[in-house]
Parts: sequence; structure tokens; C-alpha cells
Amino acid sequence: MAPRHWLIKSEPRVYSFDDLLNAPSRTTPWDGVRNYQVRNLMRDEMTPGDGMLFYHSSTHKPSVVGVAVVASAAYPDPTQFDPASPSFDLKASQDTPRWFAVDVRAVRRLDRPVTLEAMRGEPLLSGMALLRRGNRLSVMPVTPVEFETVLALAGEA
DNA sequence: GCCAACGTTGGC
DNA sequence: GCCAACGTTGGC
Repeated sequence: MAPRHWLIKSEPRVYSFDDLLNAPSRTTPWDGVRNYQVRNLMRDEMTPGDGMLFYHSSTHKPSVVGVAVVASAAYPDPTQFDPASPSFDLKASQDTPRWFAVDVRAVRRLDRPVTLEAMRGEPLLSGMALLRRGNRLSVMPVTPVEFETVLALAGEA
């Protein structure tokens, strides 16, 4: 199957694209996801090599700031089993994990971040899941055209 | 800090 | 299975 594309949101005060660039092997587990739609996307649809747009939310100028890649298949999110983690889930067990994570690796920072405002102004992105009213998913699918259009808005060929 | 939108929970 | 209450997200 052709590689798919995704957009992942993160609050930069919590975990920024720079944090990912500075992580060992520029890779981190994308764990702590506690939304079933997102869980299903990660578990059932993500494939290593899928391209990702890294989006900073809840900040002055919400923007896509970097490109990343899915770096592992989905695996049970260890934080669900850790009573010390804020993402601990009493109802999850090793036999029947509820939550999944994938590893995410930074590819490159965008020369020019692509702001939410800029994306709203681009007709090719009019159907983008991120721009739909009321959408709050932290991971969502992006079409190949949308992916390339965002890169074009960032000044990349 | 406000508030709209939406997911989850739990009583019935 | 309904739905009100509550919590969270995230742009503004």
C-alpha cells in the first residue's frame, strides 16, 4: 500500500519539534494518546515510513513547523501500565492493552512554518481535516496533495 | 481567560 | 441505549 500521510499536533510547551530534533536518534515514542479514533489510526493505519506534518497547537501562531516520519509499527503504549504516569489506565492490562503508540522520527524543520491562517487561505487545503470546525483530534490523516501543498507553502519545492 | 465543540462517563 | 454532566481541546 502507498505510504500515507498524517498531521500530528503537539503543544510546543509540552513537546516541541525542537525537542524531537534533539531526542536520541531524533526519535520519540508518540505515547499518551487517549482518544479511540486516534488509537485506531495509529494501530491500524500507520505504517513505518509514512510522512507526518508536525503541528504546534495552543500557541501564539499555530503552525506546521516540521516534517517527521512514522518510525515503528504500533505497539502497546507502556504508559498505560505505569501507575506513576498521568496516562495510566486502570482498565488496561498487559494481555488486553487499550492504547497504542508509534515511534516518530524528525526529518527536517520547515524553512518557513506554515501557519493555520496560511492554510485556511489556501484553496487546495479547503478539505483538510485540521481546518474542519470543531476538530480536536491530535492525529489526523492528510492527503498527498495536502501534504505537498503544505510543503509548497513552506517554500519547499 | 473565554467559550464552542466534542468525547467520555455513568445513572437510569 | 439514552442523555445530562463533566472534562478536555484549542483557537481566539
